[in-house]
Amino acid sequence: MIQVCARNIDDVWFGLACAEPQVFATSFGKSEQEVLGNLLDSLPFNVPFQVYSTPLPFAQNALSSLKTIYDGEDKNFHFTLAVEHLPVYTQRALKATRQIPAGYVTSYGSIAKVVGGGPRAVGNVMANNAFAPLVPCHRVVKSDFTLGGYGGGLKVKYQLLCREKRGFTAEDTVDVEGKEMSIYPVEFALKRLDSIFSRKLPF
DNA sequence: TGCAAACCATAAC
DNA sequence: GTTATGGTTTGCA
Repeated sequence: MIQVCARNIDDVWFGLACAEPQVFATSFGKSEQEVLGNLLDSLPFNVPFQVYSTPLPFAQNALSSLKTIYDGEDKNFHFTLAVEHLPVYTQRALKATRQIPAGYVTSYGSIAKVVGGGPRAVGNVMANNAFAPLVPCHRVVKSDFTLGGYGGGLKVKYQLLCREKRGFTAEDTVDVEGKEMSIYPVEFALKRLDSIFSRKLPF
């Protein structure tokens, strides 16, 4: 039985669908309804679930971990994500996305380079990411370092990235299935935005 | 800058 | 099977 629950922390709703020790979906947003809706949309077709008003300890712990990530802190969580029901390509793209450390971003194209397929296919996977912000799809931007899109809204994506500033200055790479994927300081993207909208952001 | 065409996995018909 | 749909990219005027 999958446990579905949501909790408000510092005025943000965080949601989780899990069956200890597996996490089936995560979500966050500004209303409980929005978050629960996202979770239910992400659940595999006909698995039984139950909505809990008071989350069990495992869920409580996972929910506060989401809040930690939301705040831009960089603890290493090792949750087991339930992805078997997803297409293989989707699994690989999500896995690559998980390798992007806080403080860095990469592009849809860079991910495509290591997992195959094309940039738009990667964009599709991000758009359907059932594990935000646990799988940090907010760290994936366009090749010109503008933001691209975000399910929760561009403002949210921008704010998440701002909190993850680490002061890195150089391009780097991470290992994804034996291949090197390029990553870039998040500042590259933030500065790019500043230069385009020297005063006002478009949101 | 702006626009058109190529790109590619999925979901929906 | 086929078509439609993107959180893209690249090239060219």
